[in-house]
Amino acid sequence: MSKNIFSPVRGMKDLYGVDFNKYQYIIDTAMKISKKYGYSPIETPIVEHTEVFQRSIGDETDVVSKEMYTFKDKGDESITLRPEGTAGVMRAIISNNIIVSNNLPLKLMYYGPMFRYDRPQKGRYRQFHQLGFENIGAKSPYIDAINIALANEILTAVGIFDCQVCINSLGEQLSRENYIKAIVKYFSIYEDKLSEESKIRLKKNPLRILDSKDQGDKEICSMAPKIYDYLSKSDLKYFECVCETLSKYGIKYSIDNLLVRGLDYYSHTIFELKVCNGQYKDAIGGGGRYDKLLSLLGGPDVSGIGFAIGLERLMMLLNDKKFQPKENIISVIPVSEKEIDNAFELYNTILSNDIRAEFIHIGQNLSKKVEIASKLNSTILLIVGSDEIKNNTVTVTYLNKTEDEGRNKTVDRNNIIGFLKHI
RNA sequence: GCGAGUGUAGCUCAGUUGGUUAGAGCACUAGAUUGUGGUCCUAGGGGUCACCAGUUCGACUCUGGUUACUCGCCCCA
Repeated sequence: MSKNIFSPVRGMKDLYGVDFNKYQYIIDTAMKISKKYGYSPIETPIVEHTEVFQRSIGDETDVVSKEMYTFKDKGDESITLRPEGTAGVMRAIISNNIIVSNNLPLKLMYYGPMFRYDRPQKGRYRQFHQLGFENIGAKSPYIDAINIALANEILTAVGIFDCQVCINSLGEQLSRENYIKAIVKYFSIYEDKLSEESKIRLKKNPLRILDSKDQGDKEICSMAPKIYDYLSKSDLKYFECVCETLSKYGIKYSIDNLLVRGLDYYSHTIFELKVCNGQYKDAIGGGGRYDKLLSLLGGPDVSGIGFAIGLERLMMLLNDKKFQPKENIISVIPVSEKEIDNAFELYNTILSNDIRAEFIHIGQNLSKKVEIASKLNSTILLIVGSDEIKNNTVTVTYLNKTEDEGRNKTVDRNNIIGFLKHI
C-alpha cells in the first residue's frame, strides 16, 4: 500500500477492541491496588517545557539527546511531548505547592501516553503508555521494599506470574562518583577490546557499559569492579535492609550488580521487572530511588522512589481470548414495517431497564434481519410480529441453541423485563 | 542512527528460468419468494501486482532508487 493519510503516523497506533479491553483491565486492577497502598491518581499535561526533562532525565541520556519530540510553539517556546512520567509529576508537585515533608510520604499514581522518537519494533511504539507510581518524602529501605512489592503485586494481579525482580544499588552521589572513577579506570585498560558502542559510553555514560549485551563487553564486565566495594557503610546497610525486607515479604528477587538505569536521576535502590517466558525476555517495568530529583527541579531537597510499567509490553503478554467480549446481546426485531413502532417501544423499555440491546429494523425481510443480528454476535432475539402484538407476547429466539434445545419461546410482553433479567 | 526481511483482492497468502485476460481460501453481494442467521449449492463484484526509473519484443517476476510495514541492534518501559 502506498502512503496515505489514513494510516497512523509511524510508531503510533489506534487502541480499540481486545487491546482496549486489556488496557482498561490493567488500569482498573492497578487503581484498585493503588488505593490499598494509599496512592491517589494524578494526571499531568502531556506537554511540558523542554527544560523539565533536560534537567531531570539528564542531557546526556539517549532519551533526551535523541528521542524527544521537541517543538517550538507559536510563542517560540520549546516544548516537549513527555518521554516519561516522573519528571512531570515532580514538576506538578512543585508548581502546585503540594506539601512534601520528610516524614509525610506523598503517594501519586499516573498513567497515560508517553512519546519517544525511536525505531518502532515489537512492544515498542513512538506513542506508548506507562503506568507509574511515585512515593515522595520519606527515605527508608522499607519503603523501597514496599515499592518493589507493589510493582510485583500489580503484575501478578494482572496475570503475569513468570516475572523476575532484579535489584541493585547505585548508592549516594559520592559513592557513585567514586565507583564511576573506578570503572572508567578499569575499562580504559580494555578500551581496545570494547565494542564500538561501549567506547562511546566510556566517555558519555560509563555505567551503561555494564548493561551491554555484547559478548566481548560482557566478559570484560564480569571482572569489573563491583559497586558494593564502593558503597559507603550506610549505603550498603540500606541496600541489605531492602533485600532482607523483600525476603520477609516473600518476594523472590535477584541481585544484579550489572543493573543500571537509563535516566540520570536515580540513586540508591534501582530495580527492574523482567519477564522471561521464552518468546519474550525484556524489562516490562523498572524504577528506583531518586534523592536529588525534586531539588534538581527547584523543589525541596526530599527523596522519593517510583517505578513505571510499559503497558504495551504488558498487554502483549496477556491472552487475547480472555479479553474478547462474550455477553448475551439482545436484539429486538420487528417482522415487518408495520411492527417497527411497537418493537421500538419494547427496545426503549429494555434500555430504560439498563439492559444492553440492539434494535434491528433495517433489512428487507426477517431472514435478513436475523442475519444482521447474528453478525452483531447477538444470541437472543426478541421477535415482534402481528401475532405477538395481537396476543401481547414476544417470541424469544436463542441463536446459540438448536430447535431440539428449545430455540423458540413465547413470553408474555408484560413479563419480558423480568425474563431478560434472569438470563 | 545501523542491519535484515517483506509489500499481489477487505484479510491470509500462491504465482513455474520473464510470455495471452494475475489466482486460491476466508470475507463481501445476490439467488432466498411474504416469520428465522450460522453448514451445503449457484452466480457476482472487487487488483495501477507499494511507488518511480532502467533492462527487454514483452516485467508481478530481473536491476537501481524511493517509500511503508515487520523484526533485530542502539536505547528504553
